[in-house]
Amino acid sequence: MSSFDRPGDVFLADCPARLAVEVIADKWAVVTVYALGRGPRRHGELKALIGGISSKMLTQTLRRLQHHGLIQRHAFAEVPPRVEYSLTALGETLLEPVTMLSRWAEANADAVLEAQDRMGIS
Amino acid sequence: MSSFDRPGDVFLADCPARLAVEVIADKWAVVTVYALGRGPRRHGELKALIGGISSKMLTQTLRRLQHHGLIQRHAFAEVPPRVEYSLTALGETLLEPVTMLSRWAEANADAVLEAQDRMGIS
DNA sequence: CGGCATCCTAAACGATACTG
DNA sequence: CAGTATCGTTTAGGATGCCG
Repeated sequence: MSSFDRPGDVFLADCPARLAVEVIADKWAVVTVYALGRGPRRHGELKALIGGISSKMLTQTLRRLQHHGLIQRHAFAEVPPRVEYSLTALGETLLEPVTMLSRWAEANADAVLEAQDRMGIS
Repeated sequence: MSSFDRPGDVFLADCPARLAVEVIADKWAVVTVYALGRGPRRHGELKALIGGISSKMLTQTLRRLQHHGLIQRHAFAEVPPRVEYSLTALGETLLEPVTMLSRWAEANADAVLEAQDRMGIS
């Protein structure tokens, strides 16, 4: 089914792709996947790395990503406890488009900012 | 500044790219940009095309995208009134990563669904 | 037809405190 | 350290109705 360049609908209407959109249309989910792109990270590391996210949101995001099969949780039976998160094979595939997005963001952040104060602020 | 492959931070912390993330980390914004990818569309057309979105949300999303410089609004002085929306040059550049995302979604939607009922539902 | 205004409900999110 | 639980505030978002 490669109908994604015809006037039909992909990611529009109720196709299964729409569900996957819900995965990535989440600020923290995207950054988290991106942050895990360079290897396994612990809860605290992610929190520091991402910046601005609360423990609660991070855990919630991690659970959701795990639930979607994008990341793995690995808890070590140690004292003090250590828990590491890493991308699954599926999660790795998401890394590509997300990286493209980050490149876009990097390249066009100033253009967006410029557009913003050309319009809105008044 | 192409530091996006070093352990530093892109899209992490408070870099300008983070702002651009806010643009795309919006369910309706992404689909709307995608829907406008094939050419100018009217409010009603978009509403029907996207499916599941309310008039209010659509207008709100369009305003936000316009405010970010991604789309243009063109109102014709006719009766009954006609308003068309189209991507700006900046908006067109976003189309690429968004299309990649849609391809990913298409390709991996079932994998996500599978992961979901392998875990969560119990 | 496009879209703003209003109301109202549900969900997101942050802060804090507490457990293994 | 990792995580849960609870609370309170903010925001998202649907429904309806009115105006250009």
